[in-house]
Amino acid sequence: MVAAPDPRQRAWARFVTAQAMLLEQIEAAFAEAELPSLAWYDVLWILENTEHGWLRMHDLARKAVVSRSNVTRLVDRMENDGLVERSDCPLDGRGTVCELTAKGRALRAKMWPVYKKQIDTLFGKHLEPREADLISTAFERIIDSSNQRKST
Amino acid sequence: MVAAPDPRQRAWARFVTAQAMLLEQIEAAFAEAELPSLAWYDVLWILENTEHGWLRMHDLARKAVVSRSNVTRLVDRMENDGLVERSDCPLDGRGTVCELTAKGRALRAKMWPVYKKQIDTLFGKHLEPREADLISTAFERIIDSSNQRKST
DNA sequence: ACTTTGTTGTTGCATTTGCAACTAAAAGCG
DNA sequence: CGCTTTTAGTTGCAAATGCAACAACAAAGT
Repeated sequence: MVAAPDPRQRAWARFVTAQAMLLEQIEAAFAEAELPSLAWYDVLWILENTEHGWLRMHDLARKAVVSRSNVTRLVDRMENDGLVERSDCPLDGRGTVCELTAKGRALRAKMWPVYKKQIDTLFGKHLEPREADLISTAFERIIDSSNQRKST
Repeated sequence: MVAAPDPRQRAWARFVTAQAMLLEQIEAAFAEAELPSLAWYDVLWILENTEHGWLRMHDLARKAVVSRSNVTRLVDRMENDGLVERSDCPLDGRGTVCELTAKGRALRAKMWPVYKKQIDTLFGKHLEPREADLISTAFERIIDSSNQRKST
């Protein structure tokens, strides 16, 4: 990698590279522990942190930042494993709601220590709390702006 | 998204979400301009910023942070489009070197303004130079540590 | 009411991607 | 030298992913 002249472009380049490298290692750690992929974890975590414990497919797709078709197959596989359950949305005849099962909850709890260990050693370890806060707020601005772009 | 208690874990969560959202929009911008994907850009950029203008497949894979098999097919497709050229490595009978062609160089130049515009509006715009520098150095530490892990 | 427009979720299809197995060649070692 | 082990690149196969098209329903406009 050659250093880009502009500090923001350099930050971008490292942002992308770092994430690719870390995700690779995190996936490897999950596989090593014979656990599902990060995509599954994300879905489980999103559902668990939802007010009513369920979410419509479309909202799940947006929160997980994947395409609708992808979330359909993702939920297909997870439902097949008994981690989530689909049911018709009572308020909207088109809708389908996806709900976490006890088994799904248990799997997420089992995956978290593995995930946490990777986050800590690969990422958190190299950041002062002050830096972590700065990164948090900066990326929050970026995410918010991106979300606004969508509603436009 | 629920705010994680630990600042580093929150930073991680936003790091992942932000990148997924931005990559999605960048890919959309390339597609809109009828240009290849970011993966191709990365390969072109890496080759262009190499001392001799070429790289061995294995090193290309490491720099682009993709699997060896993936880089094989990636280069297959790009070679098919005349953007790169393969040749045997003179120093190592197993090796293959991948070299950028003039056409590949031209394509990268054509893709850059599209990419730059997205980086600026989606990412750089929301960062002070000071913050960009902090992110650069922080992620550099993370990348270096990850690379060391590999050589161990 | 009814026609038009938009939204939701799923599917067919093509593309991308990784893992494991393989071949060929280098490197290490007695 | 021979023999084993490691490394480089490719391939078969399976899994994941996105786009475009579709059906079902909702919402909006007249």
